[in-house]
Amino acid sequence: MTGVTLPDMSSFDESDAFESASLSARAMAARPMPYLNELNPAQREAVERLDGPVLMLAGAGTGKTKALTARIVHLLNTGRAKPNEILAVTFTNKAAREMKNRVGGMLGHAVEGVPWLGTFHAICVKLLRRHAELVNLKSNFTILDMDDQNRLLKQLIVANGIDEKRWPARLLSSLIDGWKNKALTPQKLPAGDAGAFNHRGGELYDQYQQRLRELNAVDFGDLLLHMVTIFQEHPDVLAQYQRWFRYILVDEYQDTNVAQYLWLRLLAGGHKNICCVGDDDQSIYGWRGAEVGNILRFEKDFPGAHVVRLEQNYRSTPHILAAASNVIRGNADRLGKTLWTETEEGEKVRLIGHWDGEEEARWIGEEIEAMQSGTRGLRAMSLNEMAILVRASHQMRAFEDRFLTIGLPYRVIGGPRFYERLEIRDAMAYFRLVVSPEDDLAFERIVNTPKRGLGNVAQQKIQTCARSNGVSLVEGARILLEEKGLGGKGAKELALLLENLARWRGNLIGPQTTLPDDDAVLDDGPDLASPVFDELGGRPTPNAGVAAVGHIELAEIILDESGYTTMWQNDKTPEGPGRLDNLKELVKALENFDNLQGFLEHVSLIMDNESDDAEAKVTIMTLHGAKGLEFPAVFLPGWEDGLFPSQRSMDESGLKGLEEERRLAYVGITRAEEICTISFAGNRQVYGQWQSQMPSRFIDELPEDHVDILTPPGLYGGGFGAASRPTATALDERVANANTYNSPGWKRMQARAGERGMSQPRESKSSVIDASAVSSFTVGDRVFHQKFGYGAILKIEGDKLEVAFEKAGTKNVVASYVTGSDDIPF
DNA sequence: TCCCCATTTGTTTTT
DNA sequence: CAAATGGGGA
Repeated sequence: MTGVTLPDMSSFDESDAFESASLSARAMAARPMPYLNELNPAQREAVERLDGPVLMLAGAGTGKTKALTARIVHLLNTGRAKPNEILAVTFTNKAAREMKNRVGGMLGHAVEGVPWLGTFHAICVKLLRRHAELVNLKSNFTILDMDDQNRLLKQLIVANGIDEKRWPARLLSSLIDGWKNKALTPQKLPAGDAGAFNHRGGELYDQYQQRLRELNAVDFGDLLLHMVTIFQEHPDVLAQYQRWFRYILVDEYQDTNVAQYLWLRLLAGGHKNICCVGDDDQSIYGWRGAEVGNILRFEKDFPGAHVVRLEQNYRSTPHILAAASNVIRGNADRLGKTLWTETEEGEKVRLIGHWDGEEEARWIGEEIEAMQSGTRGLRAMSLNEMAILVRASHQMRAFEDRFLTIGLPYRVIGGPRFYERLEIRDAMAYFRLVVSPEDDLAFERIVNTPKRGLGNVAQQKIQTCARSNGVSLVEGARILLEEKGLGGKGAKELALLLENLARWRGNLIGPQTTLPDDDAVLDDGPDLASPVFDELGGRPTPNAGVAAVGHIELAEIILDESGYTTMWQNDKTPEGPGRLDNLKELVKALENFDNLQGFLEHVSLIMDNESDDAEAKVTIMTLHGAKGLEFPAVFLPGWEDGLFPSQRSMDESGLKGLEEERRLAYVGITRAEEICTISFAGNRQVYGQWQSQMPSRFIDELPEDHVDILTPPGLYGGGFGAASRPTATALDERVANANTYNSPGWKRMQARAGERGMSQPRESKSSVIDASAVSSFTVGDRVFHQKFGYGAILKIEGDKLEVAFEKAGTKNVVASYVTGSDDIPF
């Protein structure tokens, strides 16, 4: 069925399949190794100690990526491993991409690349496709995103007669994610956990896993969970991979969760050639199940582990480094590192307070423009060299608004993602359904989009029919039509849809839902490493010539014939045109793939949207998103208690949460190379309400000697008091108490906030009548309503009024929507 | 069945 | 203040 035959895994071990690679590896052994000379002693040690367990403790900016990359190159150059015998795990796809490029660059010649370099998830997909049957899945399983996951859970909750209001699907979904992060299958779930979610958690989890199996689908957590299960229950399979992956490298080890940890430990169990790189101070994914403990106990897990510390920082100025170090020392339980640098003094960290968030955005905008033109007295910087790092994505809007009005080019990373947009998800659902007709979730999503007269009732019928026949919804719909269980417009439209789906499917190229018998889809031929396909899944399709239409045309046809494009063309909301543009972009993105299947897989895993356009732009992103990146100039706005550190984090995880927030602060500061500007605002709009804000307790932890307090005219607030600076010991004490509310800076700010009357409720349209006014209504009052006009109150029930309108008749309205007619202006 | 608008809800962070 | 949801009217 497939044209290309590649060696499968079993032949791999002993085989000649990669003879050519092996030859070139040997040939490489003789090559000079100039990259070694560019490393400092610690880095060099981490690179050259190839065998046995190695833990590289690499502080921020100490060149860990360089070391990691050099290590891969060294493994290849010394002939120690062939490219495909190296397993390298990164945290993000972006990091994987970068490392691939750097390996190529360092080798100085074209290589086929390191095929097993990717995120845990990407690698697990490849593995799981091979062994899907061991966990009762088919190799062409679909990967659900969170939206699908939630909808599925919602269905289950409702089916179990649980009130979805009180027990929302989102909660269950996060519980299940948590369990999966800990590698807990429903069977292994401790009784305490199973009792969560109104005593039904374990049960629902079990049902959910079962349902996923029926749908031949997995969610994100399953990718790892299933592989761990497979490794645990099939020693032969595990042994095969232990032999295959002779060297293992792991980046961002501090962010691995239990499942990932188990996965690694199993794989490295044989040879123990594992090198983990991480920085406990940069562990910021605890909320996602990451266990800092993994890095802390590495030496116990791998006795005789060699620990290398990278402490020379090449990124930031001493001031920036000092600020970061002083903040992070407030955390207990650190492995402890002493970062040092030889770079020049540079600017102190700058701290500034503002009246409100708007002013903060305005000031930063001006500052960016000044820095861009060099009027700051510093070198002129490109916008590409500047970034604004926020705690939560909703903070981005203020900057977008401001930059839009002043025409400052910016790029948002990690905002609302392309593939999460409604129209893209709809389009993708069509594609999914064409690729796998059994994808019930996709079917549900698009049966009635665009409107086909198939509402709740009709859909219910399809569901019932499918269920009673034990088939997919598409098939169920077909049977339903056959049995004439549906009439009218809906029936006709449904028939047309099914017909279309079948026809589109006929035009599909590439491997379809039938299983590839020789694993050609999964294996890694050289092309997997080509730039176009470097993520995964986008493998050139064998026998591509068979089909009449290319997949790009097919996609266009699908969107066209389904009426989906038309639907948006007829849409009169302002978003319409933008949505059509997005659809065009989606089709364009297909160009990088050879078939729809590959594309769908890509999308399900690659959630970072790269937009590397030529124009220089300021980057706006979250602190989490900034990990691993660096910028000459960094702005850190919103350092206010409750926002950063986030109230929720502290409420939910207490001191642990606060410490994670502090690490986030550390990550933020250490992103800066030359200039780091921290700011806070005294007032901020939260949920549309004005709230007065306290400066972040982290501000009190900044070392005064390394901080410049900027005081532009009209500035409100201003950080710590100059005279009453806490000494280092006082600081230690405060930190130990984990309570900075007593610091001088704190009190000072509080006093200022009060005296300036910082919280000033603002009038808003919807509060023309507030709660007190509501009670002032009396039956018989004449009132005015925006839509219905004038009327008289017939009845009052709490805040609900029954009003007889003169033109619109009698309506029930909420009191806040009407005005007493006396209050009406003009 | 669909559309509109009133009402509720939510904001960390993401592979 | 949004976006998402849900109820009522056409």
